[in-house]
Amino acid sequence: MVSDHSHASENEDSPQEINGLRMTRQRKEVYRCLMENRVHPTAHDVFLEVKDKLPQISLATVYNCLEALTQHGIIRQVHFDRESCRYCPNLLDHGHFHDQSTGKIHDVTFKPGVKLEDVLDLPPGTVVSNIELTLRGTIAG
Amino acid sequence: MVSDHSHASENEDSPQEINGLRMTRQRKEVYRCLMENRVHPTAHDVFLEVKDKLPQISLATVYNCLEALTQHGIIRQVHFDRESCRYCPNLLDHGHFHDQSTGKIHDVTFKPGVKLEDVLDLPPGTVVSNIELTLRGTIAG
DNA sequence: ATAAAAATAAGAATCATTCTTGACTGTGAG
DNA sequence: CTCACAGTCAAGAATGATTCTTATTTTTAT
Repeated sequence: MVSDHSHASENEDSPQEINGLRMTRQRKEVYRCLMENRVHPTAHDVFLEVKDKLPQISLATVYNCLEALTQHGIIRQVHFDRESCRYCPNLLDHGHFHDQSTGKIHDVTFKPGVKLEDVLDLPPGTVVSNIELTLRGTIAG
Repeated sequence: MVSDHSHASENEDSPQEINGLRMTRQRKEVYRCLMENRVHPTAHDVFLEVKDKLPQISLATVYNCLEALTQHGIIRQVHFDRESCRYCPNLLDHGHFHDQSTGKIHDVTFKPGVKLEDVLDLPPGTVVSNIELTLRGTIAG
């Protein structure tokens, strides 16, 4: 076992805080799950995976962690109709494409130089704080 | 009372069928509600309004009607996060802007000549069957 | 008119998500 | 070091939109 005499963290290689949010063990694992797999999991998916590391974590805690991470701008929710929310750690401007033959969800970026608001006819004075773009279809193989 | 000797409909001025969907009294009222108000109501909103005309209609029937109309390409669902679905009879390509100060939802069209798929970086072979674009924000007064 | 098919009403069931409550953990003051 | 406080967490109950089930009613075809 490692020594336990330090007043600092148990593990110096992960940050204690991100965007002002204390990174507890649970939040770290939830965030790591999103960062490492990049499969846009649902809360339940995350729950199943994180349980390997933290066997007694509860689904409610996973929801709390995802909510906290979202509120602090660390991750984003992704919605397809009214299916379970999915979560995405990619903070760049992008949309999501759901391939209905594989079930996979892919990030979709804009062509270079394109800003979505440039191609939309918005009333003057409109201030857009949030954009969500979701596509469905298939990829011909 | 009117005569009842006709084999045809009780009222000739509305179509009996749209896109192969039989337009029953309930479906007609639900559709009319969407067409006349254009406020992107939820199923419950529609229910409350249609009850004035058909007092004994049930919420489940409103859901059934909305589902049937959607399946037959007569109306579309609109989603904001995981809030209640809203419904829209505008079939042209467009997105939706939710004005957070008024709560109103506005249709958003593309600038002339722009097709959303043209400005996206999609993998070759991608066939998009459905696009949903939802924005949130405010309109400066 | 009759039988078969489609649509409806009413309420129960489902399922993702949120809420509630009590226990736990880490931190700073003394 | 010990205490008290704030922030977290676990577990299960509660919520709310939507879907399902079943029996009844309406429409269509025979």
